[in-house]
Amino acid sequence: MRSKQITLNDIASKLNVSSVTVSKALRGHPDISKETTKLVKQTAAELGYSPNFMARNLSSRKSNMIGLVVPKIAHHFFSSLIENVYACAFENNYEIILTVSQEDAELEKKHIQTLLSMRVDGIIISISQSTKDFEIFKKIMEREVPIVFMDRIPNLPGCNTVTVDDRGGAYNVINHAINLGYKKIAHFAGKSSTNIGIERIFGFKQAMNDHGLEVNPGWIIEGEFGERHGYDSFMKLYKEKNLPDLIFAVTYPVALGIYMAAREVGVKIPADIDVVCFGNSQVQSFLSPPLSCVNQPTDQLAYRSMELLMERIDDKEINETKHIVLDTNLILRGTCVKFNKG
Amino acid sequence: MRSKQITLNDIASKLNVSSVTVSKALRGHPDISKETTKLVKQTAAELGYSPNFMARNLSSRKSNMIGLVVPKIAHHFFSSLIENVYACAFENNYEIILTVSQEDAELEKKHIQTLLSMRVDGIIISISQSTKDFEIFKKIMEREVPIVFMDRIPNLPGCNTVTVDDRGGAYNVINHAINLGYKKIAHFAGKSSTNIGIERIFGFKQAMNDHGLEVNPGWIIEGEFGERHGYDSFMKLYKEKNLPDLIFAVTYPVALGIYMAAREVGVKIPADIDVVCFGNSQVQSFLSPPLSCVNQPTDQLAYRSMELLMERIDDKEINETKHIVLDTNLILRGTCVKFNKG
DNA sequence: TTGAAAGCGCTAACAG
DNA sequence: CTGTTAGCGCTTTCAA
Repeated sequence: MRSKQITLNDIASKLNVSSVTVSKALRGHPDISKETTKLVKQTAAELGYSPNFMARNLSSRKSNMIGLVVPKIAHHFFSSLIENVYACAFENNYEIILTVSQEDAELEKKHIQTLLSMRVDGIIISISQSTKDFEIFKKIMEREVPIVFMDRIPNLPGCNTVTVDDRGGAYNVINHAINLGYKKIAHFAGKSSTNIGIERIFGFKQAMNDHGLEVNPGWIIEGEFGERHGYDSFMKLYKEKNLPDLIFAVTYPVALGIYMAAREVGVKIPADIDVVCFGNSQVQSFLSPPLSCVNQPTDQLAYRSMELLMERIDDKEINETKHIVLDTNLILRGTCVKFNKG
Repeated sequence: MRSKQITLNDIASKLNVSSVTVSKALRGHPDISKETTKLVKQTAAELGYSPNFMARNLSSRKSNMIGLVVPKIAHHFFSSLIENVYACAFENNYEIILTVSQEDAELEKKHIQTLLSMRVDGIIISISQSTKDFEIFKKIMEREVPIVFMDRIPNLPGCNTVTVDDRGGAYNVINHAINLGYKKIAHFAGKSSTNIGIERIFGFKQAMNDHGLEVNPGWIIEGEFGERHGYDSFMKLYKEKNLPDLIFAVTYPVALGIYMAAREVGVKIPADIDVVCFGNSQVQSFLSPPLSCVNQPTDQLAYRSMELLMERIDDKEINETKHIVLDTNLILRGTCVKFNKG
C-alpha cells in the first residue's frame, strides 16, 4: 500500500532538484524562488502528494496535535464542548485527538498514555468521576507536556483549570427557588469526590443557610451523573413518602431520570413536585414540562481552555498557574417558576 | 520539552545492550530471552518510557489509526455512532482519529487529506449533506487506503457501505400509519442529493402507492437535517392552511423543529396533527407527547463498519465490494398510535 | 540470543 | 537561492 505514496524525493527527482528544495518550497519557505516554488507545488498536486505527518512530526519535534480526554460523548454537554474544542482547534491549525474515558479511571489512564505516545503538543482533559489517583497528572506536568483541566478538574495544586462557577450557579438557582417560596428542597448531587459535585452541593447549602433554611441530610443524595441516579433517588424518596417540593438535579441526565420516575408513579411535575437542574440542552424546552436549568457556557469553556493550552504550548517557561472561572446563567422555562403549594 | 523524553537508546545504554534488543524485548519478541525481556520492561517502567508512535509508525509503515469523518457530533445519532466506533476500535487496538465536517463538503475534504497525511490505516466516513464531488473518494480507493461508508453514502460504484434499510423503515412506519387511518400524510424529507433522503422518500411513496393513496407533491418538502427545516416547513404549510394529518420527519431534529413550530402557533400534537420521525434518541420518550420513531441500530452500524474496514485493512487483495444493510424497527410512543380525526 | 547497518520521510543547520 | 549532511526514534533485515 505505502508503495504508492509519493514522497518528497519523488517530486525532487522528477524536477531535478533536491528534496530539501521541495520541502522548503512546499512550506512556502522564503529561501526558494517564486518560480521553483510554483513548479514544485504544481507537480506535487499533479502527483497527488500527501505529506507524511509522521515523518514531519518526528523530525520537527512538533505534532500540531492536541489530545482531548472526556468522560462521555453522547451527552449534550460534552458533545457541545467537543464540537467547540474542534472548532477552535481547526481555527488554529491543530488536530484534535479525542479519547473517551467512559467515566473509567483505568481507561482514562490508558488513553493519556496513548496521547503521550502520540507526542501530542498538549492535553485538555475533563476527568472521569472515578479518577482518584492523580499521579499520572503530576507526571505529565513534570514531563512538561502542557495540560489544561476543563470543567471536571482534580484537586491538585499547580494545574491550569477552566471551570464554570458551579458554586455560584447552584447558589443562584436555589436562591431563586427560595424566593419563589420553596422551602423543602432536595439536591440529587454528584459524588463529593468530584469538584463539580462538591461545588454544587456547597452552593446549594449556602443558599439554604443564607435563608435560614434547614438542610435535611436525607435530601442530599450523592450519586453518579446519569439517568439512573435521578430515577433511583426519586424512587427512594417516593417510597419513603419523603418527597420534597423541589429537586435540584446535579446534571441534565439526572433530571431526566427524575422525569422518568415521576411519570411512572404518577407524580406530576411541576404540580406535585418541581425540578430544576444544572446543565442546559437544546431539547429541554421540549420536555413536558420544559425544564429550567443553570446554563453553562460550553463554547467559552472550550475556547478558553484551548487558548490557555496554546499559550502554554507556545511558552513553556510560564510557571504561574491559571484558574479561569466562567459565569453561569439561569434559564427559566416551565419548571421552578412558580411555587405551587400552600 | 522533548529533551526529557526517554528513548530506546536511553534504556539500552543503561542496560548495556543495543537498542534493537530493547525494541524487541518491549514488543515481546521471541528472539529475546525471558531474563532480558523482564529486565528491559522493568527499567522501561522505571524510567517512564513512552514509545514514540511517530517513529514507530514511520518505520513499521502501520499506524494503527483509523480515521472517522462525521457531519455532526452534537446529535444523538452521531454521538452514539461515534461512541460505538470508539468502543469497537478500542477492543481491536486501534486509535480513532475523529474529524467533524459540520455538513460542509470543503471541510470534509480537508479532513480527509489530513487523515491521509496522518497515514491512517483506513477511513470510516458518513458524508456530509453537501458532498457532491466524489473524486476524492475515488482517489482514496485508488491509493488503496481502505474506506467504508457508513449510513450517509455516496452514489459511487465499488465502495463498501454499511447502511440502514432506510427505504424499508420509511415504508413500515407509513404503512403502520395508513393502517391506523391516516391518509393525509406529509414528508419533511432530506435532500434528494443524499442517499438517506432519497431512500426515505422512496419508502414513503411506495407505502402510499401500495395503499392507493395519492401523494400530494406539496407535502414532500426537501430540506436539511436540522431543526430549522422542521420549523420552516411546518410554518409554510400552516400559513398555507395546508396542514396534513401526519408529518413524517426525515430526522429527529426535524421533528423537534415541528414540535417547536406547532407549539408556537398552538397546534396540538397529536390531537390536531401527528408526527413521527426517522431516528431514535433517549429523550424522545420525555417529549410532550413522547415521539414515536423508526429506530436505527447505531451499535450495529458502528461495529459492522469497523469489522468491514478491518477486514479490508488486513487483506488488501479482496476486490469484492460489500453492502451491509441493517434492519430498523418501529418504536411506538405517544405519537402515530391512534388516528384522531374523523 | 544479540546487534550492526540501513532506512522510514522529513526538517534543521549550515555551506556553497 | 539551492544543496549537503545529519539526524528525529524506531523497526527490519541480516550477520554474528
